[in-house]
Amino acid sequence: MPSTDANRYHIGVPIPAGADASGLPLVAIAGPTGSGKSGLALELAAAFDGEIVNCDSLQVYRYFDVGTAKLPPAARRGIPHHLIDILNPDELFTAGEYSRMAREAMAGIAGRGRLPIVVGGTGFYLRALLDGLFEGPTRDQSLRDRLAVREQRRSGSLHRLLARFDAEAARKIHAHDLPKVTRALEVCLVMRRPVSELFRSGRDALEGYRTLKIGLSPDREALYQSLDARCQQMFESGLIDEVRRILGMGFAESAKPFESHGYKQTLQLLHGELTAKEAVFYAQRNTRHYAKRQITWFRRESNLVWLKGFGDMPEVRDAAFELVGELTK
RNA sequence: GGCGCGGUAGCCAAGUGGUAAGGCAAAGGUCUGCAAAACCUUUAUUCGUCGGUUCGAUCCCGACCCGCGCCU
Repeated sequence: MPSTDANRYHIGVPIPAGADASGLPLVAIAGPTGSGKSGLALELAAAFDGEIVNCDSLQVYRYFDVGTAKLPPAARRGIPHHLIDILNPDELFTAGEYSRMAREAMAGIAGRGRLPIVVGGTGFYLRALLDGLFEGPTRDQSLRDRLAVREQRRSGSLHRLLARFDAEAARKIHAHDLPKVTRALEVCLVMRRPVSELFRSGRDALEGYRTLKIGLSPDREALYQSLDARCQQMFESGLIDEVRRILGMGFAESAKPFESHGYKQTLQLLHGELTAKEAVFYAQRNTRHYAKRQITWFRRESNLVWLKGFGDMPEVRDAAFELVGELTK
């Protein structure tokens, strides 16, 4: 990487040196929900001949539109959006599958000589895509079912079991964090080797691209206020009807996307477990919690250029254009 | 005016003559195949105010202030 790049500053942040100067340009836009990622991505795509690859774990689902703040097709300005509406609500999806599909989509875009722009708030998916995952087994539902029964009989037994197979993993994963304990155990059992050992053999990182990672960082107070307003707006303009419609299509309330903020509360509202006011209140609160967790996640993201403000602010837009301009020149 | 009840963190709230549970919110953090998930950490030198009793009071006593209710 030319050393000159490392010395340029944008809103006080140095441009990170890319990993592969000879690779194809790739842009990733991260940031908390409601920070203006989609809008900025659209502008960048329009200006730099790009196509968008969704990196949001819920926008992959069909019919979940208003509650996921999905950009309506009419607003996409003819720019191709990939990995949106690719699953039915009752289908399971994982970071591994996301990574494979996103890489495929990006290869297609680059093959057309266009710029792939990955956009979304699911940090785990972004990491799986860019840094890769370890070479582990996929989900084994029947094994997981058996483990769940065991845990139910004796609370804490899974973590103790993990300690026997992989003391290091057991130390790192809190005993109460059942999903992670389960996965670690699943890996140990299926591979007959400790997860920690498998982790050490590395991840299948993305290659062949020089990646520019942009993170949007609006003022916290302003973000929370705008999220509260957006959430309220969702309830007033179609969220409830959307949920009724999805249910009417025959999808069960146990479908994964119904667990997410907004949808969960709408279901409770429909059941009379919450008043309209409470539903909005809890949806807003969970959305704020989510935004906070996203901020925590992306703070750790390596080589990410933070732009202070919302994606629709002129300064942010200009800075992003300059960064992408340099990347693609 | 009298009587009763109550005043504990941003909010809800437990509590005991021996040095302030818990929940929510907030902040910080973790994350290698369900991640809008799951999980972890931190947060009252202080209990309306002022006195008194006591080795020691948030807890007992008195006065006052505030809120609610009832009575006149």
